[in-house]
Amino acid sequence: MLDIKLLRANFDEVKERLAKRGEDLSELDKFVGLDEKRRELIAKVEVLKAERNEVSQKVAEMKRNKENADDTIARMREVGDEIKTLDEQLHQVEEDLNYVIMRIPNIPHESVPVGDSEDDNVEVRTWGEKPEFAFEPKPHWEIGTDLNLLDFERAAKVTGSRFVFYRGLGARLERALISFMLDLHSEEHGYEEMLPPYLVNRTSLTGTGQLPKFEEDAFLVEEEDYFLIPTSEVPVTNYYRDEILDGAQLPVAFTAYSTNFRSEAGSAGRDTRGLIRQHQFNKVELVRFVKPEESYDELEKLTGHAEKVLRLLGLPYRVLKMCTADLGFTAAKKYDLEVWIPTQDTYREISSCSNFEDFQARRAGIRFRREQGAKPEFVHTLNGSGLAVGRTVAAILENFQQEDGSVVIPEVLRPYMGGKEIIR
RNA sequence: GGGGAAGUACUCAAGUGGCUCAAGAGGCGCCCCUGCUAAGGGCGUAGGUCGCGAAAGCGGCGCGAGGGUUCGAAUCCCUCCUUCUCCGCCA
Repeated sequence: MLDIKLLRANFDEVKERLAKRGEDLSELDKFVGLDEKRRELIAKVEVLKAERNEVSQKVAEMKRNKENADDTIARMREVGDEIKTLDEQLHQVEEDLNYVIMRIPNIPHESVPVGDSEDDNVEVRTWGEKPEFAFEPKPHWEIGTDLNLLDFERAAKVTGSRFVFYRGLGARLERALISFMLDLHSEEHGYEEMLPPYLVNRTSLTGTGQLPKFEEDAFLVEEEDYFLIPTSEVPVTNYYRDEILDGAQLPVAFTAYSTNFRSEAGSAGRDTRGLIRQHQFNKVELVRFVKPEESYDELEKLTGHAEKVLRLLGLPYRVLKMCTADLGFTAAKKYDLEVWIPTQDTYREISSCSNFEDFQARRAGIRFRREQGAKPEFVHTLNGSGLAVGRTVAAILENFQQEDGSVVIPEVLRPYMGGKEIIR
């Protein structure tokens, strides 16, 4: 959510910056009229309410003095009716205004490249050596199935498409990665580990920006009106919803493992095989609450923390700076980490690291005081995957496969795999 | 799932329709007193948000949330949420 005062004062400039995203902004034009109407109604109704407060005191006094207040009461009855009418109009206008502002995306940061599509994302750096195979490498779903690590067929029977069973060392590998990532971030990078709820309410999803625009992307438990989390960003960021933090505590950093659930509405036919696009997947997330002036340094730091995982695993990757068209609804700036997937001869997204500035904080009411008694300010929130675990498994299977069909386990994972060096 | 009880400011807490547009206490802040400490005394303490305003300031809202009744609601009514508790079920 944008600052309504900023929008009011610099409407044309904000609109121009939003236009770089290439999204439909037709709703935005309603803002000016609704905002004016709202303030007009407030001014009117507040005068009447002030009168009502004052006269009510007078009536109380008259009653105490046993005077007759019938005329005054009759007059105030009319004022009361008028207040009621105006309040109803005001509520309607505020609802309309809210509809508009909750659907306006974040303003791209000035350092974000302007672009029309994902083709305009900018490669910032690459790391690692792509593997050279003296044989025909197999896609990860074949390796996983051949080595009895993954079972897609039975998952389709038990649940449906885009689900998977992990078995044996496959399950162990997933668990090893989760532990490795959590340990790295909590012990080396200074994050506090958190294990959040996997179901959240509507207010939380609105706070982080998934609602109201993207309801069809999430799974809903209708009876309770709870949603399965699409990422632990949602519960972890909303942890401090409607709170005022002590500025001395900032930055606050959490790392959270969770299973994530996505309906993948609109991606039918894409990545239908393998671990890349499942309805249910594991992810270790990084979330930071920071002071506004530090958030862009913090974004670089956080991105580095996610990269560190790939470097320690020895997986080749690149970092992309996302262009205005590919930022997503909530981010002001975003880096994607993409890991090398040999059989697709391309890099695939394995992490997104974003600075939301105060966009989420404003929606979720997350503020801080610089010092005791200071006026509350919105924090800046950031998050990034550190990393998507299923995709990491896919990358490990493909990049470290051997001619005999076995897979070499990255050294850093071996302590988590009972000392095993190879999966065969 | 069923029955009870409760949600008031940083904390505790009084308050059953109008001098409560929230008493009191603790805590916190400032000050006084005391050589220091302890103890004591005085003053302050609703934060936040919205509107108008260049500002000073003025006004609206606020007792879990949202509605309703009323000239007037912390107080009465309805719906919902949360916590505690008893019963039932349960890993």
